Amino acid sequence: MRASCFAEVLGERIDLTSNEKAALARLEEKSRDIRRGAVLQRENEPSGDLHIVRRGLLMSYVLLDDGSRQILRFYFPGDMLGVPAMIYRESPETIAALVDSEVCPFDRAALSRLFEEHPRVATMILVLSQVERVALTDRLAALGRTSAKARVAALILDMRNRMAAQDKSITDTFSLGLTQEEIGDATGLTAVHVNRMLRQLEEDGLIAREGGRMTIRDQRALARAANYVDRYAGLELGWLPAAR
Amino acid sequence: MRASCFAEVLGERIDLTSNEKAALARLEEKSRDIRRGAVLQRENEPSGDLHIVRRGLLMSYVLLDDGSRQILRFYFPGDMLGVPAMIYRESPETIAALVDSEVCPFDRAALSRLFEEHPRVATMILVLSQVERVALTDRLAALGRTSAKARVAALILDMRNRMAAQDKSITDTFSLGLTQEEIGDATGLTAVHVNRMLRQLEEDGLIAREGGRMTIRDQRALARAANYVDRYAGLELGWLPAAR
DNA sequence: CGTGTCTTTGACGATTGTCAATGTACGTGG
DNA sequence: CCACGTACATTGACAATCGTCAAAGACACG
Repeated sequence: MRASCFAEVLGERIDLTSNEKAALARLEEKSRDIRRGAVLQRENEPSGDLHIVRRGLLMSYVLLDDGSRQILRFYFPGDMLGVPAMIYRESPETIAALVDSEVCPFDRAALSRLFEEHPRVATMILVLSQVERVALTDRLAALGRTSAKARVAALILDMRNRMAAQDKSITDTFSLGLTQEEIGDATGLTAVHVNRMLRQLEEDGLIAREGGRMTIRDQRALARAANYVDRYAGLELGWLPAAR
Repeated sequence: MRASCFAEVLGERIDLTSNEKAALARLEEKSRDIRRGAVLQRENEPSGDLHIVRRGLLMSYVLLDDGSRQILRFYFPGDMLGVPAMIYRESPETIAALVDSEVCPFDRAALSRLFEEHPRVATMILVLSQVERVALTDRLAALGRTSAKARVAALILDMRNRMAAQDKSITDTFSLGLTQEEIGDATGLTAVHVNRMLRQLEEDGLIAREGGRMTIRDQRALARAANYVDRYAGLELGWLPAAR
């Protein structure tokens, strides 16, 4: 088992000192298994711990008055969960596991100490929160201004790329791991229309599907259809404070 | 002129020490006027300075391949601009002034120093970035799952509340300061449909309009129509690190 | 083998977009 | 002061996208 998933994510961007690594490892001392479908944190209930994903796939979502659901974000190993909830008395969103997962809980005080003792790590946490912000604004633009087909294409590409970033064995053929209803709740569509869009993407030769697995047949065209931009490239971190 | 607009925003949440106040004032030593319609930072161009808004109203947006625009966020006095651009070599979004405005530029190194020397302020910057994140996810849910009328209602309420937070003299009658095309670009609608929705809200008795000014006639019903949640309430900041 | 979840498909309807025309306010230059 | 141009708001007719409803098929699991 790795010492710290979060440290691995940071370690891809900066060279961590052993002090920093030790501090990050303390965030992941405890760990907790969470079953597919289980809820880690529920909207409008008191905010609990923060978490780092060690294994699996989770999502955050909100429920609207009419019962419809909007999925806000998917979480992969190394991602930090519950940061928005940390600042509120009650959580603004629900976090649930899409597959059997493992998370490491820690409390706000631990994060607070990290900010005091390791300013470079603190800055990196702000940087990662901004990467997530840009991903959210990309999706905002997709929901506001692109077609259903483009939104589904963008979701497929984004999921593939985030899986591949975390598991090098992922290729153009992979298992999306989402139902069509979940794809719809993430893209602002109905499950029925998602089905139609998947079929169209298949007819256009951009993807292929069989038995729950999906193949990207024409990545270039899919990215064009999706207005896709890779937001994990092009980072500029030369200005970070010195390590401690 | 106030010493620091940003310090005022933070000061509403925590009691700042004089050291902290001095550090924040240094971010706003310089200042720059920017005219209505002028662009402060352009998408895909090298990222420049960060800014704090001292006066006026700005917005960030992205342009899509087909020429359509998605407005991501409006910025009021005391807001920090360009944080997403800071982490990239090239800016992911355009920032432009909606009215004649004044901003205070500072560079990434200044933010970096702030993180090293004032961990509590650093933590508050993360907190504010999370408030913004929650505002963005609220809008994501609005675009994905609510009707055109609800989105327009939500925009009206949000703008009013953010104006009132910054200028206590704002009442139920105020000037929105946006064209219907801008409202559409923020809500993912066309200008024509925004017009229809405004007329419907007026016919429903929720708002009144005359000569560019707008009156909220039934705030309760408007909030219900909009699924509105005030995200500046309910903050829980007892866990912040100690001040320096 | 039965049950539940998920996928697929068709028919129809509602919401929202597109196009085009007109109206209104405002500023600019003659 | 008036004519003109420009930006913005308003309205109607029509079209396209996407949602709703309903039914049937595929698949896994006990």
